[in-house]
Amino acid sequence: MSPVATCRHQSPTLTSYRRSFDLGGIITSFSRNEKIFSKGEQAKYLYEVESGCIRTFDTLNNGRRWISRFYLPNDIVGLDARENHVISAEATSPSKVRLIERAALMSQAARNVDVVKYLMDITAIELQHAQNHKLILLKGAQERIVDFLLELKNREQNETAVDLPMTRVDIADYLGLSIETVSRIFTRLKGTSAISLLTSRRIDLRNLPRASIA
Amino acid sequence: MSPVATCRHQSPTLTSYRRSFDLGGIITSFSRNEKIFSKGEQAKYLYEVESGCIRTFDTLNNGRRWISRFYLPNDIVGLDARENHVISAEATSPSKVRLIERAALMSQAARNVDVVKYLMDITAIELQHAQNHKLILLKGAQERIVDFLLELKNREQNETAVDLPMTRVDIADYLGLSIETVSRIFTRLKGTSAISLLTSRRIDLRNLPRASIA
DNA sequence: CGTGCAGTTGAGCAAATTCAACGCTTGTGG
DNA sequence: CCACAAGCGTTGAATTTGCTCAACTGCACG
Repeated sequence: MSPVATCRHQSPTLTSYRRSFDLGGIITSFSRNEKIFSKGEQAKYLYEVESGCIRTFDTLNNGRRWISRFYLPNDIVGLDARENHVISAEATSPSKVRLIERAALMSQAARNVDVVKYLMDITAIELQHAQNHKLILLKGAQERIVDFLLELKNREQNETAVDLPMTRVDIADYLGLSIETVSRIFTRLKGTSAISLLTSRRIDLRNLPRASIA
Repeated sequence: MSPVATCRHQSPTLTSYRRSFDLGGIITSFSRNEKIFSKGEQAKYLYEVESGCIRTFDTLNNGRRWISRFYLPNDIVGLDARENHVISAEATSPSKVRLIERAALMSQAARNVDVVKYLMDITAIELQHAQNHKLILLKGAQERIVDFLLELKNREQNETAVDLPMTRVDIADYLGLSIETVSRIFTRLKGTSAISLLTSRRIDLRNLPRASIA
């Protein structure tokens, strides 16, 4: 296919969902790189991120790791599981996570249609996110990174800079690029003043939208 | 990242779901390339494929079309929608489709937990499919096509050949490749006897699994 | 003060794209 | 019935993109 270099960013409006009822659950802390659940395990919980960042990932037969998605505060992890997890999850940075029992959730759904609607909706959002991610993977390297940064920025609306709660390796494995390419694109964007690196983990995006259109 | 050229196929066991209750709905016929629904429209139905093949797709700002997924008999189209469709759908070949009213479905779900479970499950399967598709997009061109062919073969288990109910352009837009590359890979696979083209739309896959491991 | 991890940069290379031309099939109208 | 156009598919040559391999820097932590 064509690295869709000229394609503008499509704002996906992947809003977080505000629910009107209580799902209960207990909060647990995880340190950087700590395992939350593993592929194959029985899926007992849904996990709501309170703070920090979670990555879900799988390891390919060639040993390469592939990151399915980063989950930020208010995101729900584990919707892709039916009986068992099909993917693993770890914290990319120190994180607090609310563990919600799936069984309790299902019985609550049996009594309250709002819960059904809620579950359907957040799963549909998860699905839309996956589709958006597929779309990103069709683009060229620079656009992947721009889209990624803008997606992060969407989460912290009124900030002009974003924190990257993950390493370059994580970003590479999420975007399907080599770390070298990720690094080079950052440098290139810096060169065109599209971004500026306050630190290697905090990036000012003031001029990025303009650059992404050019 | 690396086109994961050495990576073996991961059998995804994306089984179709057998439900034990009746969702009703009426069957409608669509001819090749006929529109089923468009992005932005209100999502009134879920669509169950009875025969033929449906593609869901979106058009990028650069005009290029991008196919999200092909739906074959027993697949359900439209699970990614909440209020409105976020994607368009067309028949890639003459198809029969069962239209299931979403509103009726929700009220049925309110009375029957099995329906809730069913909806959650088919949506989770849809999500797993999307993740599998993402994974395919990380691989090299030949592996994408091999995976695609094997995925089709999964649907017609006891056949040694599969029909392609879509054009090369469709395949290219689904796999994120150019049509030329798709064509070349077919030729290459033919050259190594991994496949043989009975017609350009019907392919014998007898030797493909072996080839995909090599 | 070394060791390891994260990140950056450079040179050569492999893969897939683009541009372009051409063959085959199918359907349509004279 | 034939001729021609249109769509689908294939093939070739040049180019671009991003990967691999490799070296090197800065930083944090023991």
